[in-house]
Amino acid sequence: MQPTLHDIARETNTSVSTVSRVLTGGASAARIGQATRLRVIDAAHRLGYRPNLVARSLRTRRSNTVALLVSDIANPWFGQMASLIEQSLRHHGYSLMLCNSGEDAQLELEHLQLLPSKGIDGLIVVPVLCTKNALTEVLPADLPLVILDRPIPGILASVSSDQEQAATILCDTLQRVGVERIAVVCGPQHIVTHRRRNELVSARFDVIARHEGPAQRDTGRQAYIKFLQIQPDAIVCTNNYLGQGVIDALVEADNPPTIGCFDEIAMMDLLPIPIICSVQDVPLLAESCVRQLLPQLKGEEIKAEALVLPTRAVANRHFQSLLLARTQPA
Amino acid sequence: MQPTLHDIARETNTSVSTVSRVLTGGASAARIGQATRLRVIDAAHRLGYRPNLVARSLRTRRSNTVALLVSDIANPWFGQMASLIEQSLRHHGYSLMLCNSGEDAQLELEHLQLLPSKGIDGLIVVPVLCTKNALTEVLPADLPLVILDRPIPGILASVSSDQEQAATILCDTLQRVGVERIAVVCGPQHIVTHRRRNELVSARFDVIARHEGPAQRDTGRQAYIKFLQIQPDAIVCTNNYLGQGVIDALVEADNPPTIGCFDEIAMMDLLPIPIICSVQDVPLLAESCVRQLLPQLKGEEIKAEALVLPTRAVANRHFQSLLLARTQPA
DNA sequence: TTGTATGCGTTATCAG
DNA sequence: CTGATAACGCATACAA
Repeated sequence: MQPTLHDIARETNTSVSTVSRVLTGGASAARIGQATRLRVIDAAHRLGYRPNLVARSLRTRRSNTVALLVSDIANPWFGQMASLIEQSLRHHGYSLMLCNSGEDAQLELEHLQLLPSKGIDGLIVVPVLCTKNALTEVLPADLPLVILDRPIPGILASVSSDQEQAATILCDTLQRVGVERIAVVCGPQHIVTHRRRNELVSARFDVIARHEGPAQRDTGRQAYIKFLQIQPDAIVCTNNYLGQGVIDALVEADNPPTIGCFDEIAMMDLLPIPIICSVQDVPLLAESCVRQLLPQLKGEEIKAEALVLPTRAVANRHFQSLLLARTQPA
Repeated sequence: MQPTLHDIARETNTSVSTVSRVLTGGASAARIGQATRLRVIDAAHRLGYRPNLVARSLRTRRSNTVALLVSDIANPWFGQMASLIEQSLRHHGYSLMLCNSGEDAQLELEHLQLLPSKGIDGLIVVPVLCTKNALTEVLPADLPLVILDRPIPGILASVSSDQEQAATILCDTLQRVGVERIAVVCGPQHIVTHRRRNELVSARFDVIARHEGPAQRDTGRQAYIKFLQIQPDAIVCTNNYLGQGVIDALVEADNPPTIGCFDEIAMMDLLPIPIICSVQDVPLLAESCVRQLLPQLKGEEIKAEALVLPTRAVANRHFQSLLLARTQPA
């Protein structure tokens, strides 16, 4: 059984409050006699005292913990994001509680219902399905909240990338190499990023085929098989996971299409196909996210503006040579 | 302010204990008058009551939460693992609290110190540096614990892959294509998987160069640059992240080496270099992990055997044609 | 400078 | 069947 303040008090012939004051070590710790203080500290050390954070949290209504609810922790993009957010929060004295909704709306709801009663100080969420109403209904109004990656109309504290700009640079670059007819593989349309990317790209090209499914590698694989007959100039994927799936299935192709993808494709320079990605600035997203949350945690009623960050286009070698061949026709 | 049992009691002209009994809805709920029960349930619904899990946890000493402390959540391998463990635990009525040590021993220690006092029921940890002594010192003896991926001598509840077998199939396959002189890029030697893989591979081949560093992509990149002059037959990487880094840097190579890698390399069939991987069964690891934890959570004193699972070799197309050329010399 | 008393929201024990 | 009452471990207002 873990020792409590009570044990230390008994051990040192003091009272619980004295021990508490010494050990929480704030302003009140200074007002404690040097002798007793040392005695308490020593005893705490000897007994291996660790404050019961549950009790403390119940009493103070603070836990120095913020939860991050991501939509799919198996997706490396969110893994990187989580890692960066955790680091940033830690430097500000908060620890992160990472949760996963697995792109499942039902599960997301359960998490949103449960998390506030777990005594978190704040919440960052990558929403799957929830609207502003759903959120405000299930979440305490005073819970510090930041929406990440998938902005929700009416919620100001949010950080995301500029999908319009992302699609524009992606499409522009694709057009520069002569792409006209494309196939699109996209994630679920109820997710704003997938829907928006799909819409924006569809407005720019002649979409001769489309495949929609869960934002998993397998969806990409299936899509490619479906596209096999059609011979599109390019396949555009609404996220990295789908892109990976398409490329995975591409092995047999003798005349592989160009790949346009939102977010990064790993090792793409070595892949023998033209790839152009519109990549988000993950570290900046993470940092901005924390920056939006902190003032809320401190109770400052700063009206956070919904933050929308630019993306940049990254082409692999094969795509670059395509570009070169276009701009400098022999 | 969230409504409490007290509020509902007042609203329904009952007592806190009655409300509690109704709402926890176990055996004691049955022994409550139908009338008052409905009244209570209705009021709870109306007021939007949510049990305060912190208070409950303090009182019952149970939280139905287990923590998973991974060494690097940015590594997709752990992301997938975390996702699977979360699913499995959820089906058994537990929710997962995911934490990250970022391969940092100091941070790991802090987590290990803090987590138990956060009221978790159990802990799964991918250890970075901690020994059995370090663990037993900082963790309550009665905390259900499972070691994942990196077994610690003396701790029985652990699940990992058979490094010896993994190295054997990797080396065997490499030798079948005539590899003799290799370069090794490995993660920190204080991590048992990296150390062991390095040792085992080194015992089988003539290692003409070695590069050690953090298990990050960048280490792989740097390693390749360092190896540029030496022209090894193959480069062996002690995990997927390092492998990705090496491949990333491989672009300029006119005569690229074979890659041998522990864990999976995404999209490897399309990569124009021979790759052979020794991949672990992640779903099985995850499930086994939970299976080791559950009896501990239920207080059953089942002596868990340290579980060691086999891996399998997966070669990409290029590697397969190398094999073919060897076995069927024209 | 220190101790006493109270309460955070729940559950559990014990009466009635 | 139901209601007081006492913890769980900690922090703090109030006394001393």
